[in-house]
Amino acid sequence: MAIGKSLDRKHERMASGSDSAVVTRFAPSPTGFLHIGGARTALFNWLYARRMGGRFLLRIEDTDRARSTQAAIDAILDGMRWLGLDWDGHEYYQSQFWARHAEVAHELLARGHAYKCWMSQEELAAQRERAQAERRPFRIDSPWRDSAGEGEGAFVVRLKAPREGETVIEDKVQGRVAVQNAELDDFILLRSDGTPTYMLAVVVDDHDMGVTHVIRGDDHLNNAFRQLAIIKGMGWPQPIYAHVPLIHGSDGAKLSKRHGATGVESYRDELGILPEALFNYLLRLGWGHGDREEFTPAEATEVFDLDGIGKSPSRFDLKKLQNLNGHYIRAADDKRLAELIAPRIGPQSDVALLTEAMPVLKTRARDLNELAEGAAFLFKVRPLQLSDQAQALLEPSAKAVLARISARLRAEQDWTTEALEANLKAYAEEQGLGLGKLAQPLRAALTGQTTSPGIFDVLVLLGRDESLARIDAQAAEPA
RNA sequence: GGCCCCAUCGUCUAGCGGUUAGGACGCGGCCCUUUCACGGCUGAAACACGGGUUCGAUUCCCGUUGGGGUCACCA
Repeated sequence: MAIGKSLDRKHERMASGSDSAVVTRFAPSPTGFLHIGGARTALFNWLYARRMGGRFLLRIEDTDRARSTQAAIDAILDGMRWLGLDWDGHEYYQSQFWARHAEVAHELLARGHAYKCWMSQEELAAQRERAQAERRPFRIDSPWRDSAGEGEGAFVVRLKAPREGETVIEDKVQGRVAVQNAELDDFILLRSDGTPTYMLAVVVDDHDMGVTHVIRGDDHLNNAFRQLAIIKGMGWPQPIYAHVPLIHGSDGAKLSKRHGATGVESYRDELGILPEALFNYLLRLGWGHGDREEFTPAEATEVFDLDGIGKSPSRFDLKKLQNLNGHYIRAADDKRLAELIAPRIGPQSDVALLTEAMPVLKTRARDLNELAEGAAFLFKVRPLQLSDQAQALLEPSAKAVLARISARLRAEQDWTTEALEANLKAYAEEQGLGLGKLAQPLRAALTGQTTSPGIFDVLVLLGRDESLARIDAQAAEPA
């Protein structure tokens, strides 16, 4: 069956000539940072375009100039670059196409698919109230819809939505979805100040940009029917739709600020997530490919398909993201990780030392914060601040052990993990002690903590002088 | 409320009429072990409910329940 499917797809690809190649787009409105849900939408669009050898475009929907900011635009572009989602060509700005939007509205007017409406806000509100009082669904009923006359003053341009029949969308994710046209209302195309609404603008821009596949959140599914009315009115080709279920928070409601971090940049800056981990996590959230959990961008590009997208909303699970992140940290280059955590440690950090320590540090961290915490012992200054547990560990007999170890280590010529291990194991055996009896006090003295990388690694990383000094600081005075 | 969508372990998912219902995260146990991790092994854990269709339903249809989305001169 998998074979049949992939054959079908291959046919689709071959059947589509170069001028019908796939074009997808991501169209965020710059009113905040790159939302995690938006990032996934962008990811799916990017992946699909790359998979099909098509183009992925970026359009900033900045028509709400009151809420749009340059900072938000920068943050969105920044977030996308960080995730590795590169767009083809320059980014488009919706606000630059106002004239074109208005032109289309007038074309619709000329074709009789739209009309000028002079209804006041008050009249509208009254209609709405009446509908509510009679407990019937409200649908605007403008006297201007079929009037040849002209009103006075400002007017809006409304779509003359069809009232009979039904509109059907063959959605790539949702399947066949049908809505009675009677449910559609005469929504506004051009506001009374002549500016276009979102509903008009998306359709015009998508058409003009040659977008073939509209992949977006399913909160737009209802809009698709309205947009189709415009498309039909203009006689334009219909795009293929794929409405992806939204990402929910752990409580099952649409992801919002109260669920914690929703901006991509906070995963990067605050939670210490690697871009490849977020990429992989987002890909697997709502999309599956058999048993497979891990995908590099290149691998994802090979296998991504629209019918791998699930129809039900999925919940964001930070634990799983962190687990994946730990996986990618272990796989990441040591120097890169050292450079990433150096700023988190502070001015005393040392990238060369961090890089050297990274192999033993990175198996112990799920995010960059934990990685930095784990590395902190390297840069502590004497006298070390001991954690309560470390303090408790260093009781008198432990301090006496430290004193003897200090003397023994001082005589060690070969300061390597192998030699140090052989040395201390031999000592433990002589004394009839478990290695733990030596290692734990040593760890406490060396790091100020009860957990750390292997104790011989710590000794080597810290170096002979610093190690001895830290040990002596905690050792009992020689009797 | 109208309209639309959804429903497999707690979570992300595989499954596309016949399976001991698989994997991953998380959780428990064991192993490894100088601590903490990593790694390996292992255990508990799901087809929302009710009707059909069928020799046979997790799978197809209908309904119920539950969840979600959407109903602006925002996008």
